[in-house]
Amino acid sequence: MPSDQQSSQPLTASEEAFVRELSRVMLALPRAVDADIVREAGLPLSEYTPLMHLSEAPGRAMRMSELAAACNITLSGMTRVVTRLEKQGWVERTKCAEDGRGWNAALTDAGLTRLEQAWPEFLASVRRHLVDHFKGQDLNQLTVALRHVATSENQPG
Amino acid sequence: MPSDQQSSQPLTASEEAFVRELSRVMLALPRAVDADIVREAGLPLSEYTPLMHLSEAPGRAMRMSELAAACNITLSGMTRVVTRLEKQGWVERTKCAEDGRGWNAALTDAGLTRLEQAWPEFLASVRRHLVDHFKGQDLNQLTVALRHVATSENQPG
DNA sequence: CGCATGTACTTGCCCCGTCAAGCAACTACT
DNA sequence: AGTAGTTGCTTGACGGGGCAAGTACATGCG
Repeated sequence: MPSDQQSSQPLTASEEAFVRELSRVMLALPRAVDADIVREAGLPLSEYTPLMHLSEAPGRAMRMSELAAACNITLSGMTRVVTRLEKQGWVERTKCAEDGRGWNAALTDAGLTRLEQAWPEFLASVRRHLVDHFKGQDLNQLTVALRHVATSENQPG
Repeated sequence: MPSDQQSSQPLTASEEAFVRELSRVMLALPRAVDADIVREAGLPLSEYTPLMHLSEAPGRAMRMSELAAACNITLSGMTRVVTRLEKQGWVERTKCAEDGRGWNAALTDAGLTRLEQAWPEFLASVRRHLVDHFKGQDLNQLTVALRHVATSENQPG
């Protein structure tokens, strides 16, 4: 690989267009989906996402740090989200048995109900805004590429 | 198309994986690129982007609302960004000749220089984090899909 | 055992961007 | 021309999330 030489070449027209369109989507899509589920289900994406992950976890509970990682926000951000969720009664904090420093965020029955109410609108919104536009495409191939993107970002360059 | 029936079907496994991986990328990628150019060039993405658009505009100037639209943020958000840029001397506000209510944000020479300093790192970062992972893919097809996503988001549903 | 180092979470401070409201200037209608 | 309504931008209040520092517990090493 002719390393550095190559990274200072401008992007091709196709690459450029791709980058710009993706930038646009990265800003607009979350806002659109968030607006939909806030309007239709009264639950912002920032709260929907952790509820979803919790509902899939064994025992409907996860350590704070796991949950933060799953939702791709920092632990400190997750502290605040869980505080909000706890106030509304969707989640409870329980001390972690194996590690005195750790806490589990556990989904309550009320939280699960709330999630189930919001789920159809979330699904519809994601279909409408995103999935439907990728009909003829090889999603698996795309997903692999995205996975590489997501993992490469951990080591800054 | 069997419309509504379909939108309440759960996603297929491929769709689900795609949505989740994209969500991850949408959060992580901007942070990664931002961190890179802040570290290497001292310019956050939120300021790089408007400078870039201005540099490409005729006369290196754009109306506030155009610039906001180009950067996919609200006009009020752009007011604040431009205020920051102005303080640093990269941009000047000039009254719009044709419309007394309007203002142009104009890139200064210093701003252009600043942008040119940051550009290589931006380019390298975008290549490293994003473009390089899409080597064998049909970017044009992808870009078209993304464009549909971006435009569909304007009409909420 | 006792101290140094490391890890899990929380909190304070701050940046960024949104929304709603306000102001100025343009447009249309009479 | 005068007034009503609209548009372009700014401002105030606010929420979300990041980073760095603080706290509480855990672990390793003398």
